[in-house]
Amino acid sequence: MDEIFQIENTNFNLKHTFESAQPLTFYGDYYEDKVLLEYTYKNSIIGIKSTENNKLNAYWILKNNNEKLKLNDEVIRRFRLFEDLDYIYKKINTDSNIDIAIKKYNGMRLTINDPWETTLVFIISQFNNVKRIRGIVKNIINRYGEKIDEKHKSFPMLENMSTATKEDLKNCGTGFRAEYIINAVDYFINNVDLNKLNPNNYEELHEIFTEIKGIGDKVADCIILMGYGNLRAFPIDVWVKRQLERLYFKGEKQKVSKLQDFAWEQWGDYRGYAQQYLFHSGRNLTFKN
DNA sequence: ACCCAGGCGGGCG
DNA sequence: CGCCCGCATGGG
Repeated sequence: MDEIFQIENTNFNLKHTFESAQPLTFYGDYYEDKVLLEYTYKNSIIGIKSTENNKLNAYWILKNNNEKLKLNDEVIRRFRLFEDLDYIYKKINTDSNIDIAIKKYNGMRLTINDPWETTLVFIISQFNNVKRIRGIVKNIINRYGEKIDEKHKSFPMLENMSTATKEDLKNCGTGFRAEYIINAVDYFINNVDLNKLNPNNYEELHEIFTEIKGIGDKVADCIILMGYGNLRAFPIDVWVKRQLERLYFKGEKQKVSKLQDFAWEQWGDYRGYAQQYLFHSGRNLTFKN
């Protein structure tokens, strides 16, 4: 708690970011109309909350002394505060539909998360819903994570999960995805070092991830976007698909491949950011949370 | 009861 | 290639 990072002069809306269901391992508590965000980084815990004058403060809830990590470096990277969101908006604000979403969810940030954490979470996400995904992830953290304090466990890294069995994972609620998880753990322990991949090479990343059984185009794109921060990934899930069809194709069904081409033409190299605004606004047409 | 969820692999034509 | 089906599970 001694070190505090004041986030100023930055377009950053904590509530929209948390509710956009993109950092699926974050915890959020509401007070008044604000959100107190809490997340683990390895064996440390970081909190972010609004101050009276509507600024944001980030601080250590618990800092593991073995980590040389600087708080501001972590927060700046995690929420992409190194780039000007208004510049991104200029790049993707190509029509009135996306303009509405940008204005409504102004300050919603994409996050950059640990590659393995992102991989595991989005393997679980397939044929599933946000609420259940969060529950299953929580079970896996409880089962395989390392204890940080009385309330918190770290997100289990590959080594923590090297002996996971199908039965164990099913008990966490993973269902048929259990064998995909086991397969991915094995693959990334023995074949590919997730932390040595080039974040800027979209094609190479997509090829590597889709080679793995249990990871297809959509999950690979989520990993590339939210695990490596590559904005050229445009994950198309049911919400984004519906939203694109509704807003740009008169509600007529389109093939995913055509929607990918459309996104590339419409939003270019920043399409990943546009995707998050479409996803969040699409979901909120139906329900909150 | 029925439908759906941040999809994917496999089988078939 | 494209298309279609089954898949575990819990909430609305």
